[in-house]
Amino acid sequence: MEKSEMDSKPEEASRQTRVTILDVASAAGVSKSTVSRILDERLPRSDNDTSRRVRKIAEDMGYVRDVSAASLRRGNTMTVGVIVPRLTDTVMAMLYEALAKACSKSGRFAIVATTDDKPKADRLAAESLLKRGVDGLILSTAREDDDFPDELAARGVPFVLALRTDGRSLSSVGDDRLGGYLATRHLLDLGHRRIGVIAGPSYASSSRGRVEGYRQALEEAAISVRSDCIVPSTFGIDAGADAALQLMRLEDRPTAVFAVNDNTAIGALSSLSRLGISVPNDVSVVGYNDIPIVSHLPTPLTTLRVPFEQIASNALDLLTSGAISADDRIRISAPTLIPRKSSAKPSS
Amino acid sequence: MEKSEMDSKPEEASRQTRVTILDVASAAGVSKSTVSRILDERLPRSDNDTSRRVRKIAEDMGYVRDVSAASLRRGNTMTVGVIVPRLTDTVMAMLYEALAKACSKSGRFAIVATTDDKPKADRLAAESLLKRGVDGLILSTAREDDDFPDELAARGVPFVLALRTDGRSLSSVGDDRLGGYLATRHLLDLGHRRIGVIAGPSYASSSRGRVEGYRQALEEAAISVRSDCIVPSTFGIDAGADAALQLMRLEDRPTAVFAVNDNTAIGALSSLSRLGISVPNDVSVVGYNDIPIVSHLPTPLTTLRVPFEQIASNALDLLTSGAISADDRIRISAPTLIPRKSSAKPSS
DNA sequence: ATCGTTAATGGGAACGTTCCCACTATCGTT
DNA sequence: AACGATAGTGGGAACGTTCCCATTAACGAT
Repeated sequence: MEKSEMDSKPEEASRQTRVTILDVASAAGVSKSTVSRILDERLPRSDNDTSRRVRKIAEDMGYVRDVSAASLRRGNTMTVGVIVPRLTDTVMAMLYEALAKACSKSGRFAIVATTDDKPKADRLAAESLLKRGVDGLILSTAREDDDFPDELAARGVPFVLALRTDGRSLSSVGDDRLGGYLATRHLLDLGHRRIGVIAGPSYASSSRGRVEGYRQALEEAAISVRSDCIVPSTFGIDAGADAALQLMRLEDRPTAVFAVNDNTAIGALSSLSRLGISVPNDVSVVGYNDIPIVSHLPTPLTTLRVPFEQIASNALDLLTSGAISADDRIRISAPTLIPRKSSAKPSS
Repeated sequence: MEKSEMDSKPEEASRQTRVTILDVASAAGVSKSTVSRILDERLPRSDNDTSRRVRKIAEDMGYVRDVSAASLRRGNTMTVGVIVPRLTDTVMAMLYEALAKACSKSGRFAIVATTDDKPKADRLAAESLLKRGVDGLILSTAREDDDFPDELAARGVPFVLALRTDGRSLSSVGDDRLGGYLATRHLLDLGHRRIGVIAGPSYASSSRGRVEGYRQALEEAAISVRSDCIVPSTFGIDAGADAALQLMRLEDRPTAVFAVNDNTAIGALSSLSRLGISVPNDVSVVGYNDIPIVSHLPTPLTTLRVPFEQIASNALDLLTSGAISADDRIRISAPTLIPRKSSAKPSS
């Protein structure tokens, strides 16, 4: 995008030269230093006579700070890079929107790059964001076996993990264990005794935590955990559909299914419907994340609502200020169970 | 985010000073000008002896161009601002991902801001992006009655409308009329004669176009257009559910429903299911956009696939190079009908 | 009246890059 | 052999801002 090409609109070719801090200074009869100080949003806002006047004049002249120049001099860009697998995954879109909102509260801007869930693509995404001069990274792509966070730490790049953690790096996550517990407990309280899990991938701390919560709830209820009731999957709809099929093929098939996320729950609903199994009459289903669509399904989905705003603001806070103490390195936000039509008492 | 705070990680406090073009120059024994030219990605890549050597040295030293400095000097940031209502709308996420991909092909970066669909929020979003120094804007928030595009044009801000157009500004859109025609024609060919439309909002050119295509197909088939079969709505799931209820309450109720987008189609499916109306046995449904989820619904949805990649690259091309001719100001990309289980012959 | 303290101001250097310009070397042409 | 054209090189200015530092003004305390 050549400047010459982009500026060569026929209409309004007048505004060739931007208004700089020097223009404001000379118009106000003060020095550029004074204007710079007055307009510096980081300093406490002074209410001098001159301050007000200069601000007014800058406003009237249509002055806007050149971020490139400011960044060059200040040494930071007030920009945070966010890496997510994909934005078409509504969960990730929700996380990003929450991060963007939290950033704007502190005068920063969140820019995003996607990895398409390819294992090594997070490195490329990080590289492109760092080239863009971001001050720090927020990653939602952490994998169990991956040492990318360590590489980043070794390079001195500030970063925080979100939604998923590696257990070591600064992280802001949901309480997946609690969520899994609440989901399972909800089904147990309804009277279910055989509960299947669509377990998600083992490389993600989120799905592992949710399954742990499931185990805990069962053990607490003195129900033995059947390993054939725990079906691994991805986070995708297809995998959820497959896993549900597998669960329904079991002898003593489950009367309820806890899916590790809403996508797999949607897949499960699809499979159950195709099998002629009614939800919730024959089988109850619980999802996770409360993405907007699930409350509008033919059978509205019982699910866990994740406090993305809180997770986002914690992530940003950790990025900026770091951990207060050793056990503050991983901040955990509690989810809420949202009971809807997809879960009910077992029919028997 | 103070630099001092972000850099004050205990680990690896060594890399205090970044490697600049001067370091590379002195290491290679050439001048900074030479290095600058050799590393300038816009110039044709020279294959001199020195070029190769300098590139190697830069690589080895871990040199990365400071974008702030480059932007300051070059006068552009190689950054494109994208404004969408929200990213949790999968359609918008798909558009953004396509734009981001197209940007990266030309060495640019797409940064996004959302409006939450509030009428005037696009101005705020644009302002925040322009403050961030974007070279141009891509808007998917155009409304019939809105004069924001004109304001931008008056200010000399380069911009292109995507997915929706105002009919005047540079735009890259799908062929909504054709899409509406194909959807309706598909239902007609199956034998349907009473076809309802969930028409979307009238302020969006996309939904208006799709309804026009619907009318055209009916007229072509010599079927009179019943105004009670055209139910306005928003783009949301709820509105689709309501509209479907309204259609099903009609005397001579439709045997098929064309929804202006997949969201409203999903809402319609939900309502129909709740009414005990079977899809496609009793009523056929066609959506629009082919968002990933709809192929995985219990009844996979017949819908129109929109070529987002093409729309994105056209938008970027228009932004960069402008229109070639007067009738090139609005570029139109054709959608494709994807027949699935939700549409079939009428039962009668 | 003098002094030290605080607050506000302006001049100039710096951030890292690109671009203009002048200069040299090389080459093919007359 | 002389010439102009072409390609590559380096020095310095410029982009717009922030920050350091020196200077001045204001003020209360001695």
